[in-house]
Amino acid sequence: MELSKNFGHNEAESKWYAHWNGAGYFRSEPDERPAYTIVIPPPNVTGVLHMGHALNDTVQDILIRRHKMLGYNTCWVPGTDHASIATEAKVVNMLKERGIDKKKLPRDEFLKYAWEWKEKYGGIILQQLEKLGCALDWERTAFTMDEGYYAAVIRVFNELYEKGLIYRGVKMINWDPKAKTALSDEEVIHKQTNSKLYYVRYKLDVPGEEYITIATVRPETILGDTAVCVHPDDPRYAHLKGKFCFIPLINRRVPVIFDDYIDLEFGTGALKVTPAHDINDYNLGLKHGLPVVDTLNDDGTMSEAAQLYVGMDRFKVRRKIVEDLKVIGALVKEEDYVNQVGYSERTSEVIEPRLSMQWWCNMQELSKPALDAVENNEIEFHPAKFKNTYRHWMGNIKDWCVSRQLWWGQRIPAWYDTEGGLYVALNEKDAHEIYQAKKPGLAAKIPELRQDEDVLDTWFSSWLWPMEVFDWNKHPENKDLAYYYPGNTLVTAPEIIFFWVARMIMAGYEFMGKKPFEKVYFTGIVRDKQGRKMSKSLGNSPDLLEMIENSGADAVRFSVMISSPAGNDLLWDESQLEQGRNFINKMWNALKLVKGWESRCEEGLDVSNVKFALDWMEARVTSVSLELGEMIKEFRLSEGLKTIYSLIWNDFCSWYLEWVKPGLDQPISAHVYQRTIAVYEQLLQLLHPYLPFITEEIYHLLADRKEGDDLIVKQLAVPQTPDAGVLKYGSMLQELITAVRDTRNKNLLKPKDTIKLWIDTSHHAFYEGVQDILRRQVNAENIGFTTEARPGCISIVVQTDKLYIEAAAATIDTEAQKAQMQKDIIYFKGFIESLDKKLMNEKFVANAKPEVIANERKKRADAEAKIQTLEESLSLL
RNA sequence: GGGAGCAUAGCUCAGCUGGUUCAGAGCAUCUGCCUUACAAGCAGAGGGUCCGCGGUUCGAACCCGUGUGCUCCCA
Repeated sequence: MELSKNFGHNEAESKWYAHWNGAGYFRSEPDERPAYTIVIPPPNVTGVLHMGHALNDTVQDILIRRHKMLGYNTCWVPGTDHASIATEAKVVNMLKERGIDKKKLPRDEFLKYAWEWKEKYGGIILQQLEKLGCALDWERTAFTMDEGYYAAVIRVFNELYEKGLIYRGVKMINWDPKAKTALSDEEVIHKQTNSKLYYVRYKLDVPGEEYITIATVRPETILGDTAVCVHPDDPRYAHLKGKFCFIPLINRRVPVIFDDYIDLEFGTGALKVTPAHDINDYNLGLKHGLPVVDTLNDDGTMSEAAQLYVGMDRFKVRRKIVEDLKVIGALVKEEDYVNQVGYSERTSEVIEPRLSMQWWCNMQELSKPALDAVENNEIEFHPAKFKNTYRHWMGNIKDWCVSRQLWWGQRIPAWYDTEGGLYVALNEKDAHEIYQAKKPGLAAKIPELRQDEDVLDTWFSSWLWPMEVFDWNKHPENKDLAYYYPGNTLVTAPEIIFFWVARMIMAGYEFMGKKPFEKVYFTGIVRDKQGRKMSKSLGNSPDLLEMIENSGADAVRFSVMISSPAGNDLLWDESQLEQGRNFINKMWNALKLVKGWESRCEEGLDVSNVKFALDWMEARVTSVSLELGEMIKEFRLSEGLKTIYSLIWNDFCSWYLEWVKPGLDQPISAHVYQRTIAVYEQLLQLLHPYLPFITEEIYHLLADRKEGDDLIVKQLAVPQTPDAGVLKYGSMLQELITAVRDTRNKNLLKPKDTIKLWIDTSHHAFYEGVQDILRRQVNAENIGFTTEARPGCISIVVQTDKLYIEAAAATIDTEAQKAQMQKDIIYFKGFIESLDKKLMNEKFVANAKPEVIANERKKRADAEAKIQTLEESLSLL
């Protein structure tokens, strides 16, 4: 069969993915094998997969495929997240483009559009995972708004409500005026922003013209001020005790209050207090009994309570009020000021702190077992440094605002009667029953109940993901849940450690009584080569699908994995994609070479000349298998890939294949051919989790395979202990070859110029075994042994062997050789001196471990032998 | 303001419980090669006050302190 020049990734990818899927390799059902479970962090149905997903999902796929080959029953559950606020925003936009106003739609109608959106974009995302090669069990595909899932969320709400952990109350929340919903603290991103600090004077209610000056970056909130606060120890304002001042423009009379919360250094030391629009001011207000004037509407425009600028946007008002203050002479000055401003994670809108009636979840009790579990490593964090972050957050946990003023999501299962009575239940029917039992009189007159309009925070559903994907709610005793839960490893980004990871752990202990997973592996963030986070707005994020189309999924996987040190951010660069492509090409060419030998196989040929190569290569594969196993266990996946990369490129292609390669048109021993194929298979097997497509393709091209003999399910052999002696001699052989080649280069020998090589050594047996390999690798026409110097030869020393290179074409520079040897002798003498200093130091001999001392002695002996050899060679020149 | 982490070759990073065969890898660079799979390649080479300073130790890239610079999280 004729092999194409290059690997055709597009064709191979669709072929193998369909084959694996069709053969049921992705499907998992409980059986007697140990389970290895991963639940995918469900991507939002809002968009397309990006580089972050490529990294995250490749890592999971590597773990899944590797464990498949280790005999586990692997189950990787796919799915998507309804992403309440983000999706609703997208749908609202889409409707707007179609000329439809959300406000004019009834709830049901809107949800129909949202579901349409979900079907379309959710589907696209799942296809992208397929393109990447992900070995997901598609029959288990879940969605956080599936009917069963929905019911689970409602049940959880009810249970926590009954326990008193969920309650309704008015508190300061983060308001997103664009999405018109409350957000949790975690959904607010604080960014350094260039602002202005305005100094405004308030007239004091005292005889004469006296003012107090405050500083603010949000002058529009002045209209909601209900006090001015100063520090009790501030001599500047001590005389104002019990006094009042007037809010400019509206002349509201407000008290001057005293509180040691005030920072004397900041601004003028006087703070305007706006209890409705700042959390700290709100607390001050509570303490001092101040009224609350809410000057904002839900869309960020000024409310009636503001008295001025009613209906105008808050940022327009900010500009306008500054002008107006200037006009009345109240603006003292303005200066540039850099401060932290909160933005909505989803809509990028500036957040307004606002008092609002919301539903809350008390986290105190829930957090305890979750904190302990990570603290005592019942759940392992990799890298462990994230335990600190986790501990810090869990230790200072606040109540979670779980309600959102949206439609897309699980609607809060709370119903109200006309008197404001509240009934939390699993469904409307149950709510009615409670209502009737509690207030039979009213229920008889006005039976209607009104359901809460709001939905739950998305994370209030996704925290159930590890259990609910296995149908916990409906069938808590089911076989799947018992078998797959808890999962083995959660792979996610550190960004959502609070949003999601912490809450899943809490939910796991609370509702299942068990942890949701054994380990959490936090991947880094994908950045561009300048270290900037990849984002749509910067335009520095490459199109994943286009990349897969052009370079192949394997190359993409290679590029994200090769530069991804465990737990650190990775700087992704186009050149890594190229490196991956080159590597794939290298393997393809090795395949072409090896397959080219198939027709030249002969039985019964003498293999003594290449036996060493075979033994060595097999020992290398064994040795690397062991290393790789450790690396993957420790999530050092990038290092693992580098290790196999080097094993394939250097050991296999550059050394081994050259060592066993037959001469032009020469036959090859069938035995050598078979063992070479077997070695190549093992290499493919080690690499397969990283690059599934090229490896499966080559595996099938290397030999005819029976049905069901596919690399993806081929079980890894338990590696034996490699032969250390063979490995050592392999390095020795490489060192010899490199030394002779280097000498050839330095003496300007052309690759085609042949040489004769004479060796003065005590390792005869070794040299005899590798003689033929050595001869071919350095283009020598003859290799002989000698015990004395060869006149007219270039002399070099490798370890403690002396080599003489006889080359007709070379001009021999004896002085250069002498200089090199003298340099080496000086180096080793210095080395011995430092060793002696150490060995003669009584404290060293007394304190160091015996094996360390023995090692130092050995180093000394080796160096001495080396010097002796060098000196002998030198004297012979 | 509170906390975490990082600083090793031009770039990205290894370097586990301190012991000069630990100063390493890959990429990039330079030199020579179209050698019977591969120029998307082959062969070879060069390159580093291990951020500065101080300390502990027989011995420090590794431990401690301190300074500087950077990153992230929280408020």
